[in-house]
Amino acid sequence: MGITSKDIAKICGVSRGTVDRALNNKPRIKPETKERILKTAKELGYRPDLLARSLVKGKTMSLGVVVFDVRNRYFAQLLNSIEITAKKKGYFVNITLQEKDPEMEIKLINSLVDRRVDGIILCPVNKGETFQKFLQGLPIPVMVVGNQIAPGIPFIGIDEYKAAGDALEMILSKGYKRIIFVCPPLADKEKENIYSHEKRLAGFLDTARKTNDIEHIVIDHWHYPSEIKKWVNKDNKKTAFFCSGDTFALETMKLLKGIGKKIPADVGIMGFDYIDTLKYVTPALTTIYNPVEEIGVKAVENLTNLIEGKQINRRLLVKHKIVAGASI
Amino acid sequence: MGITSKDIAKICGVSRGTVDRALNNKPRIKPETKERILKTAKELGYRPDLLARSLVKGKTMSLGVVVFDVRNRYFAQLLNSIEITAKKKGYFVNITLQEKDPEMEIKLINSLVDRRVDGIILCPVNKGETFQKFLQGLPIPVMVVGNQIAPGIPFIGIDEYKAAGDALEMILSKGYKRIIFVCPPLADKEKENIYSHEKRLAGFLDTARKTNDIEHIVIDHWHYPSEIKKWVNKDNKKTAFFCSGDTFALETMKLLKGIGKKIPADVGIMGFDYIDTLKYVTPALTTIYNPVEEIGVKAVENLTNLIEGKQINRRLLVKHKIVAGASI
DNA sequence: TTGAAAGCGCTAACAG
DNA sequence: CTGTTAGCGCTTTCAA
Repeated sequence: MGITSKDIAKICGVSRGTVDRALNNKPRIKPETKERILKTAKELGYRPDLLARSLVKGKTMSLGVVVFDVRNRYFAQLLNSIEITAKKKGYFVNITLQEKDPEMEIKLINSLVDRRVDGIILCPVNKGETFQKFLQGLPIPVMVVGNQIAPGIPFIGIDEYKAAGDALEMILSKGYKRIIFVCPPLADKEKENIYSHEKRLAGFLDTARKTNDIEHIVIDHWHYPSEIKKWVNKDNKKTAFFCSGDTFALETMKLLKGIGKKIPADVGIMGFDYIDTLKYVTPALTTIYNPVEEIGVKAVENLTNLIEGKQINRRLLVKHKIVAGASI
Repeated sequence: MGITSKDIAKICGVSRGTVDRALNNKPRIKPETKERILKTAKELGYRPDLLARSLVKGKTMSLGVVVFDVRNRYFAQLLNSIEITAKKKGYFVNITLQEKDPEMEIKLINSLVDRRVDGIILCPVNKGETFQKFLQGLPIPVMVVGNQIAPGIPFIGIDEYKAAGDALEMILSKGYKRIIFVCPPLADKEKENIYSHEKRLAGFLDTARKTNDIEHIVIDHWHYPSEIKKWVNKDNKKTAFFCSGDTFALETMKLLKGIGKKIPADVGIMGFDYIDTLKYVTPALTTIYNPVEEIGVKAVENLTNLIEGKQINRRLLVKHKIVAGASI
């Protein structure tokens, strides 16, 4: 196809070893020879074949990423942050989408390994011991983001439990007497890894239970709209919906507005994640900032450290914070 | 590192050629030998090194994609569609982000070529003859999406000119007398490829000019919010803002709501693209459906056809349509 | 039906 | 300073 180092060697009348020294700034080469080689390389438009280089080096300088879906705002922001950080460190990023299909996830990871990426960043949909063993058996390091798999596997995320607790306390401080935790992903508990939502639930429940005089309800299925309507029309108790994800909060808001409810006068809504879609929504949603950019940066840093054989903290928590809107 | 075909050959007491025949379903091998080889391969957890295979085959079965930014809804949807289609055809997708930096774009394309992707899907920020020559000089095919570069380069997109004209006609049919075309990207005309916006502008202008009794204005800079305010407070002429992108329309809507205007009673707004953020916005934005999923699918199909040496239509237009909302 | 040898394009090790 | 040789893991070709 293109020009190879062999061609350059022939044209310059030197060996391929010398060409390599010139092209890769290696010592033990006469300046004039080097210059001559670089010149002809440039003239011919030589470009090294990274595939061949990787084969001999045993490193591709690329990272694999496996996420659910790029249409999800959270992942979009995460990927952007990963790309930028990886680029800075000289790594290429290979993004793949598993669409919440556990088998697909395994396939993708295997494909990435076969393509010899140096490490993988994973937002897993799989869980359990088999999957853990699978990951640990891989010949390259894996960095898990969001849904923890097992203590041994390098993980980065926020303290979901505490974040949910903080959120609830904030809601309670506004005088709400009935708090409904809207968490449809709980319905997929059996077949998916929903670690983060489970932790949020636990944080919600533990905080709710130690508070007097409040009613707390959990909605754990995907036909939540009908249930929301039921609760909101039941009586005059001051009610708030705490949604385990901004998307659910936006759906809830849309629904409540649709049936003529004023927010927050009639009913409160709180979200989780602070996705950037919120920018165009009124009233502004009160939510929890999930520092996704920081997570992306740290995920790449940790992963490259692992690749280089360094030790890292196997469970890194980054700080969340409450974003005050006008919906609670 | 891992198990290689050599190891298997040694263990099974055969040559590497035979192992290859077994592993890749090639003929001229005794069934028993084949079975024995496959069995040990499985036991040892053999996985072929795709790098090595690509090196000898001269094909990587992967596609490069270069877009502005994955946080942009339009690209997010496009990428999803590309990933899914490519996967179906057995191709891997390498997504990279250029962040509207022309030099970065060139670098990324070169990197992808060096990594020997078989073809590239490109939403270009560069333009002009030099860039065209650069693309045509690449050793692999390129499929351009959105911003056309030159007639010779394979392109796919909608008929932006006609879409803008259709939109304006629809707006006029509602009795608006002053139409303001909001197109901030025009400000970057010199340094970026904004082909699609220029075509939209042309479609807008040509349609506006052949209509009597209406006033038409173009806003072609990024400090458009202040100008929007000015126009809307000027007099009582029935005014509509036609925004060359839903994001601008959402910003405009936010701004107008912020100063107490009712939409569409006081002022009309129309967007372009039908990004999925619109789902949560009230009133629903009237806009133009840019069939991004279809574009993704066709882009991959065309590119793989080019890779396989087939002929394709070098300028493929897909159909847009007007999405009726409640903002006009 | 199988083996042996060559080669993809590059880097690394050792000799000169 | 430079050349030679070997080899990364795979596929392909030709010969047996």
